[in-house]
Amino acid sequence: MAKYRNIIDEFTTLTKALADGQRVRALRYLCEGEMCLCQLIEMLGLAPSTVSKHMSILHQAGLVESRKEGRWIYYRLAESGGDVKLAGTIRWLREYLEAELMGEELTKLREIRRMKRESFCSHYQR
Amino acid sequence: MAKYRNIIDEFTTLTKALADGQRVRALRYLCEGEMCLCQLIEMLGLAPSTVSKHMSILHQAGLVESRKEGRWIYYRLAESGGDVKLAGTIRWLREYLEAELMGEELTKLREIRRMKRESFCSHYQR
DNA sequence: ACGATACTTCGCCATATAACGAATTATAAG
DNA sequence: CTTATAATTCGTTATATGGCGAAGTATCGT
Repeated sequence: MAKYRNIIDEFTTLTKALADGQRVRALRYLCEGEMCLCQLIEMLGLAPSTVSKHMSILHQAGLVESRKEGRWIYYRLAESGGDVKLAGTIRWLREYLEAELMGEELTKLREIRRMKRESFCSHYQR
Repeated sequence: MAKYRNIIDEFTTLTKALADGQRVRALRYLCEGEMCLCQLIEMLGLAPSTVSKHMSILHQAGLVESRKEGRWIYYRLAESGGDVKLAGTIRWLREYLEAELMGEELTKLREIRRMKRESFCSHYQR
């Protein structure tokens, strides 16, 4: 996570990142484990460029980490030690959201997460 | 706190309320105890109508409570039991912000908080 | 080398939000 | 009753943000 001049800037970088429903949906999915961008695109039902921007905002805020594997970029909730305050934020986030995933949305998430890249990623252009 | 259709709406009502530097400054001041609106106006250096709107947003999100005493409305961080998730949010908020108040800003806050309404409130119109 | 796939960057547009001042309401003081 | 103070509501304006598609970059498969 970047350095900030003061605690307010640092804090509002986090809260602004969390102040959008689509980004929160993405984070809730990531509570279940890492996902590549095209899986998130499918779950969110938004344009690739939009989801990419959302994930970039979450990444800049330090809330998610990513790894590249071939053509795919996998995102996961940030876990890496170091920052105590960030860790507290992620804990709060998980406690708030984790229990409440259900219905069709959960079914779809499981389905998409089960599919490997070979069988899934290829039909997301709309 | 109001009822929400789903957890995402509930959560983003909180995070949107927290996604503004001036509102976070106000909350940080309230970590030190209750304050009336005109004290917050003085600390924030914004127009009365603007601060009133900010406090109304924080109140709607359930983050602050208020009590009326004569002409004054006193705001405080929400403490009232009941909602476990809200309590967790306030705890997270306090842990994040509480330690970091210092310098001129702290001096000014103490000064304003020490003044009673008789001696203070009367010169905030600008 | 070439085309396809995964993702990012950019520019545009629509909507949301923060700020102010003017007008209004409520309470206290003279 | 009239004036002053504390706070709210409303209308306006400037800026921020979320959405998209088009174009660009990177990597893989053939």
